[in-house]
Amino acid sequence: MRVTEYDNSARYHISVVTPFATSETLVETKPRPIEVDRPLTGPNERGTGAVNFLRDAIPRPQAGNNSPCAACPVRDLSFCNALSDEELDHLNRVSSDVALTSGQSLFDEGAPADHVFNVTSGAMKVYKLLSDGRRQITGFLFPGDFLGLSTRDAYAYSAEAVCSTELCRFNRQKLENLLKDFPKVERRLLGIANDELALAQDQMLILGRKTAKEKIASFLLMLSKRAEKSGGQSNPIALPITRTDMADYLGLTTETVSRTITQLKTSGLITLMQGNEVRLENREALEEMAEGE
Amino acid sequence: MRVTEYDNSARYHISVVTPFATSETLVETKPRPIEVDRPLTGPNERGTGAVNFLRDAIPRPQAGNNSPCAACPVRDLSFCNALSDEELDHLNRVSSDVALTSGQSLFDEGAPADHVFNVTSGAMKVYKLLSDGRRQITGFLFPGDFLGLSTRDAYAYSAEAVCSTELCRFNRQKLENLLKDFPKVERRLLGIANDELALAQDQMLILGRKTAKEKIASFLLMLSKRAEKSGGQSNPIALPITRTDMADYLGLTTETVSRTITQLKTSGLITLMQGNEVRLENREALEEMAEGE
DNA sequence: GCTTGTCTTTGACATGCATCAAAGATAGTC
DNA sequence: GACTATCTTTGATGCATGTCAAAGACAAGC
Repeated sequence: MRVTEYDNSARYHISVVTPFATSETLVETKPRPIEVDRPLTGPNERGTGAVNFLRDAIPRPQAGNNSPCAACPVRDLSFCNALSDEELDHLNRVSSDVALTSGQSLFDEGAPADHVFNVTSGAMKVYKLLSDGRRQITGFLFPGDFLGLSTRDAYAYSAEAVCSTELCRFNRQKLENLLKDFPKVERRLLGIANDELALAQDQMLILGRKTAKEKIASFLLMLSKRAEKSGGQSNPIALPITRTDMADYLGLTTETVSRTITQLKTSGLITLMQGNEVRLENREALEEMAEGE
Repeated sequence: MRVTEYDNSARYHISVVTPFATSETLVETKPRPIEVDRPLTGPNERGTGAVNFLRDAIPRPQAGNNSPCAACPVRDLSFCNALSDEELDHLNRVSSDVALTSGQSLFDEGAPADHVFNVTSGAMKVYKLLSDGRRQITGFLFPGDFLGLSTRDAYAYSAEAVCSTELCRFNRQKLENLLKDFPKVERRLLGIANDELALAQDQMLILGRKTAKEKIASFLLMLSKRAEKSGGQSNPIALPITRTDMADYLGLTTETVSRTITQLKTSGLITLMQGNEVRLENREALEEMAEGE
């Protein structure tokens, strides 16, 4: 994990935003050096010419300064959008960058919760473990999603990158101090927490009462809706998540996930495509299946 | 459901606080009239002489006025404790009382979310349904717990009384307007939402990855910790919850819940007592069982 | 283009929990 | 105290999903 602290000089914070990493990074299991340091001034060479669908898709107020936050590609998706450009400057002072390769850990359950994070590109998974290794993934996080907030001093779960992922990091103490001056942000965070709570309740229904088929259908639809929400394509959907991770998210085994997906494929509801993409052939039928109708 | 709106005249808001209703109310399935209206002035006759362990157990700043909120028995457990007595007066103006009998519904999933609630006595369950009747209880709520907050305009779940239950009701719109003036409350609500989120994640681990035995052990310990937190006795614990509700909370059937409890009883880990109470005979062993060790 | 490691799929079999059924147990009512 | 309704317990059986095993499929690296 490489971390670059921002000083307060003007520079750009530019990320090549992809909802998921391209397929060749998905099987990456060993750390690979990723350049996250930025030149002190001038445009970032990696950003030039890159297609940034998020920035293209979502209108954003003109950035009034050069702070990395003002140019952040996920600003409109995350809690920071409660702030004006000027106020963002304050936020910027307590933020830094983190880049993770596929499979790399961000923090472990029980570690001191010194930072909170915002996903800017890629995808994260958060999970809890039992002592014998059983794992429950409690959520996948995509660009704009917030991570690490807690009332305790220790993280309540572990977080790991699903693919190459970049995050914006905030010192928790400093951020909390800032919040006192920006109740707008606090209100926004409350909204985010409530949305997450609603998702968690949906997930409980899935885990406790749905069959394998219903679980897989629900999961695919959830990914589709989520991609649409953040400006990506909702069909076909990117599926950078391994069978094992899907299983640990849905309370199943990899074998059952695989068999169930084969069933959906055979019955013509989905098609597995090149590059870990899945096309939903009959969304309505999937919706019905997901709700057990 | 009987509702009494407060006007702003001084009166008392006194509840007989019991963590759970006494056993004779537990099997109550038909509505029974419960007096919730208060006299406009003077002490509430039902409150006189009642033992209120919450008020006894938890120190509270001296109430400076006569608002019902200032005398609320769960004030220190709920979000309202972020406010001074004076500020509570504002809150009081948008609040009213609700009394439910066992099994009575407070609201259904999808209904307009016009109010939020605070449990003052008894216990609630919140749940989601599938179209064929399968049910997932996503949480039990006890005195001091908050209920109904949402970013949507419709409730995301249904809520029903587990036993005779009293709640404090707030008009959502008015409360939200008030929040703008009281960022302290917003911060408190954020903390509450985060705590609930942590609970939801624990529950996902239970639902997705634990065996029936581990689920039951986790549940009993959760009840014990929860009772302790709100000043009740942690052992033996009150268990006003039916096998069916436990099953729908843990993703099991009533039969499996019953068999598993019998197993725990047979192996000497717990004792079922008079009046729906359960004594944990070996908390450490239960903890280990709950964690799958 | 072969090797290697990981991920996915498929098959055979096992089992934890669900389902179906019915007999206690308990509390409320008359 | 008998009647009724609901809740709980127990038994017999079945099935959805887990477990174990091994053969593809795919991508990365040499």
